[in-house]
Amino acid sequence: MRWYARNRRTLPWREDPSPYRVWISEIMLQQTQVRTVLPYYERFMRRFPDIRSLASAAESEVLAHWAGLGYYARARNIRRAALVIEDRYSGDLPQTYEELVSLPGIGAYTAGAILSIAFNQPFPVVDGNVRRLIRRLQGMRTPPGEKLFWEIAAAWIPKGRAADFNQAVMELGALICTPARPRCPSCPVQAICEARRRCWECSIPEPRRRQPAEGIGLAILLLERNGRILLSSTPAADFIPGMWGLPAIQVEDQGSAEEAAQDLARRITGGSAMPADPFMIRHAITHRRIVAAVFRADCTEAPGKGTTARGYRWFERTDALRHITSSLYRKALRYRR
DNA sequence: GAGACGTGGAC
DNA sequence: TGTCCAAGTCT
Repeated sequence: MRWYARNRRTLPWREDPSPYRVWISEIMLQQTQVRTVLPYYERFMRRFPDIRSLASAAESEVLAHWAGLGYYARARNIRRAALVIEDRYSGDLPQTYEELVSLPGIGAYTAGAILSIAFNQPFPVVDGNVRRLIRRLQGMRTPPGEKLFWEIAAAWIPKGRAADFNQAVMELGALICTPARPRCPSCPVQAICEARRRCWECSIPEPRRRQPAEGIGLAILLLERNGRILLSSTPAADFIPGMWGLPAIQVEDQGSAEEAAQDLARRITGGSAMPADPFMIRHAITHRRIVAAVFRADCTEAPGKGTTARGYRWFERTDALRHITSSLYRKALRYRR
């Protein structure tokens, strides 16, 4: 709570936490980051400053003020809820859990948020931040059932401090106990954090295990003629970006890079250059480890007229560098000579 | 408890 | 560049 008092962000719904303003902010904040919500919230509040203005507005106009925020059922629901509030609760947000969750768009989280933040009632909130914080503080490597989260969050609430406490926990999750690279050295509760103690802060939640990379063999040609470099516009594989690249071909699993390179060179130049003596480079492109053999050859005697195959062009080195967008080929060029 | 629902930011 | 994730709810 002391940390929160010093580090809380100044937010419009915090400066004036009326039930209506808290309600709208909580709906907008569902699965949406604070920074994204801010401009929408200000604009929405200017147009719909209270429940009555919202209830009497056309759905299309409410949606227009939501355009770009996503999850548009939220906008339709708050308007429907406003209508219910107008004729069932005489225009005031109800103050019991049962009544709140019965309103469209309000679930367990939002009901708890309204009751605690706007009315300071001791109801827990469990969002992504709270789940992460509970799991880390308690050292839970495997996620517990949803029920346990709610029980712990409820047990944590200090008497009479629900409003600030719930926001403090979420603020801590948003600013310090972040999903990736938590800022443990700045954390006010690091001393009582089980994950911190056991160095599990990076394994809770379980790091995304990436699918094993596929190994790929490539033969690349580095053909030069009078200081120019031969580039190809036919990609060697669909995962290599860019329009232009070095001439290259994929080497089959048991195939020989040497043969592949010479086949390719024959097709391009009609046999005037025989590349040999490759050097190897390694490169990674999403889920693929590429091992490439780069074959050099000088085409000092110009290949016969028209023998350079279609889709290939000679470029000055600086032009070539400008046209090549894949760092795989840039890597190959760096080792020239 | 899955799966749909949107969009933008971070890595 | 591909994924994950964000102050969740509803079916």
